[in-house]
Amino acid sequence: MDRRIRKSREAIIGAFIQLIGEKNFEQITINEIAERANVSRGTVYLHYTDKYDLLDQCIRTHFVQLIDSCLPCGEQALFPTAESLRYTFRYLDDHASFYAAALANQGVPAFRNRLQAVLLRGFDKQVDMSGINRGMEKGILVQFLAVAMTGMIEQLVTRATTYSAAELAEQVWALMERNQMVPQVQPTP
Amino acid sequence: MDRRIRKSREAIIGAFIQLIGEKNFEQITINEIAERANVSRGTVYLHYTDKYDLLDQCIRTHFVQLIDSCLPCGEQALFPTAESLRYTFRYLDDHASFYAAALANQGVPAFRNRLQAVLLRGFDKQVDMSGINRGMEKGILVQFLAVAMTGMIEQLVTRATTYSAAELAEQVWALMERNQMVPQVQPTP
DNA sequence: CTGATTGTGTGCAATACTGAACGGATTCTG
DNA sequence: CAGAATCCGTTCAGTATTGCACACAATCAG
Repeated sequence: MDRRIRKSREAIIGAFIQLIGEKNFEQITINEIAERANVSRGTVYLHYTDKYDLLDQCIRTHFVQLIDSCLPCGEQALFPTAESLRYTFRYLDDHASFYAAALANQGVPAFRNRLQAVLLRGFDKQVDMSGINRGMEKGILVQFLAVAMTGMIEQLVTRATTYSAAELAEQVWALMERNQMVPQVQPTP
Repeated sequence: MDRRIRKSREAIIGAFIQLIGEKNFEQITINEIAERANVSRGTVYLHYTDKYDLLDQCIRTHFVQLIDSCLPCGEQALFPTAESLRYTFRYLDDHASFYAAALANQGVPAFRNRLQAVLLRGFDKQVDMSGINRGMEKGILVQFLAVAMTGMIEQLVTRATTYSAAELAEQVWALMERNQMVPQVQPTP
């Protein structure tokens, strides 16, 4: 891709994320975004039809990154590991400014639901791949986990917890094991 | 000026100053500069004939800034004040990375001399404006001060002293008074 | 209400940037 | 030494960006 396109998009997205962290999405203007990105206003319209499109693409990009962060081990592992979970939480920690702003009360409407939906699809696929229901109603289990995980993420990115990303990852990993979402450790007889 | 030109120049200068701080000027390549600036190699040649021109323009810009920093009080003051001197040292402190790199042993050849020359011209003008020689050979006094000030600047920007920019400014101001380079304070009789 | 201000989305010609190519110089590397 | 690799400085056609213009909508202050 042309270097100019990359630079412009990065600048625009960066400015947008900054602004999201500073004020309500509705009162962000294209002028502000262009100014902050040090880019002509026309350039913004060249890449995005309006600020809703910009928001949408921004969210999509982050969700792709998030999903990607769940299996970074060269595709060799089909299931998350303690290691990959640490990596995911590390990613969330690094991008906390965006996720926190989007999740905030007056942040991006329905963002929490979209995040939850992404997590739900992830868990759903995971259960399908494992093949075993293990005595639980699948829909309930998956819903349960998606909601819980969304909450954990919110705690992390809004700095509402004193636990570090690594500590949180460790705790959540234990919960995943307890809920039989990952290959079980054999209890020593 | 076209926004693209501003952005490109800033990126190139920024990359160049970074590199100056990392390695010998001679072994810096145009490729590196372009890469670091996230700019096409051709763009560098669009603004600078070669790296020597880039260096030259970079030095010129900094010297203009430096001179500018000496009288920031809206041109109302003809002579430096304790306040303006603090401002100047603050400026040097903020741009220490460049000045230190340029002054370094294997930094920019003859940079120290050019800096000294700038300071010399400044002091010379200052003595002329004051109109009074006060019993000193002007050339000697000015030379003396320019050399001394260059040394002070080097101390500051290379972090060779534990004194802060403000402390240094205060001390140097006292020396300026002692050498009758500024309007004298009346000794209380 | 009215005029002023600010934002939106679109269109346009001018232009700065890009990437690729090239020949030639210099420097590694075996 | 020979060949590979890197850098230089230039050219060029294609493209993204710019700044300005416009008409229109929304918001706001008097």
